[in-house]
Amino acid sequence: MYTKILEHVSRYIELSHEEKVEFTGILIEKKISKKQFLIQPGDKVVEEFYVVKGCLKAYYLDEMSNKHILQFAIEDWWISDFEAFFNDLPAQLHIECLEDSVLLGIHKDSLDTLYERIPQFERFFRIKTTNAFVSLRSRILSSLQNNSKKRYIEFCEAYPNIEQRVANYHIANYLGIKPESLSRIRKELLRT
Amino acid sequence: MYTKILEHVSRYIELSHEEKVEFTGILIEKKISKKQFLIQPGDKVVEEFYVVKGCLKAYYLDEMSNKHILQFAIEDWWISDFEAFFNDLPAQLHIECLEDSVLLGIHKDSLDTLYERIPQFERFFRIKTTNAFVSLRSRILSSLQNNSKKRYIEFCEAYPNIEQRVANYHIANYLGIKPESLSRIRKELLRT
DNA sequence: TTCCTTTCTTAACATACATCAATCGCAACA
DNA sequence: TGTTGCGATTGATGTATGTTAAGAAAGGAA
Repeated sequence: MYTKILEHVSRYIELSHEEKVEFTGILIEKKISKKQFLIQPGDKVVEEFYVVKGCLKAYYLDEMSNKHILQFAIEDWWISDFEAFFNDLPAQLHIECLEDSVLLGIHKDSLDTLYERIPQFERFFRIKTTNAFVSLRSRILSSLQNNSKKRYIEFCEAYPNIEQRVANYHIANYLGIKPESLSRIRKELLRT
Repeated sequence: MYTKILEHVSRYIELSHEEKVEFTGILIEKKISKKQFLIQPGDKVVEEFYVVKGCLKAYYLDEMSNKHILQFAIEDWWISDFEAFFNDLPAQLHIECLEDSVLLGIHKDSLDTLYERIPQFERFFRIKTTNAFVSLRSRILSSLQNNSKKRYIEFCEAYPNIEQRVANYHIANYLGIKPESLSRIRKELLRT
């Protein structure tokens, strides 16, 4: 159960056996099935989640009920409503399971204690946040720089696995275009 | 010289007098005049900068020489090519002064030492990075959700000072539209 | 001030994407 | 087996933004 997350953490910091035990001790296993919600708007967000298995999407629903996908998460990714989590605000996002999933949650309070007891984890989460920051930045750059076709190609290259696993209208959503437009783009790409 | 940055840091962590002295000891003052570049593509990025005074823009130039502004920075903001800085990569961004500016730089090595000696700074920079992350996230959300007119209004509300200080074509750039389109939007807003 | 450069605005036309509506393909299942 | 429902596709049309080009306005330098 904990093998994957320990490998994941060990990619960034070195931990003794005791520290690993302490770390895994605070993790909360969560199984959640397809179409269920992990988080809904208004929820108090006290956990962030590591994906052991499965696939989820985080999206925002605007006043017109248009869905805007901010993030997909598959194995080895982290997901939460980070804004709500970090700033103690009520959730704004829906986080929904696209496949039956197994997650490991860390409670905000446990995390604060963890930082006190094993300061290396400050570093670990700083690095994770930095990486997330960088990938958001390249997403903005891509949206400023590329048309939809290029962004779709980029998406397929960056997330080849997700592309097989989620419906096209989810991808369209993530790219900020309509499913009809994505369909036309895909058609055009087939011809070439 | 150091008053502003110490106030800034103290908003997030508490420091003793000695720690403040140690911190300010590693800061490198940098004066740079309008139209000068702080960073250019290919540069080794070993510093991040706190803006004491002035105004800068960070942008990416694509193959077609189109400029894409990722960030403005005015007083009390941090700026660098963070991707390059954090991951030891050559710079991809241009960072250019829009007004004569005074900056305080922190060298990457000094920062690592600082983390060892005053672990609170791990926390400080984690929080800063988190905030930056959240603001990028809302920028993506805004680009998925809003048309250009709404995003321009949002921009004006979020950065009323910057709006007075930088040229419209910079703002158009940041919003991902052409100056002509921004001009149309501004005209339309005047009528209402 | 006057000149010159930069920035902003306007207009005509082109293009990408959205919208709306119909249809198709396919899997779930009674 | 046929029916149902969801997602994908297609076509016709509308709208926002891009493109190109010209001129107006603003700001700086001599």
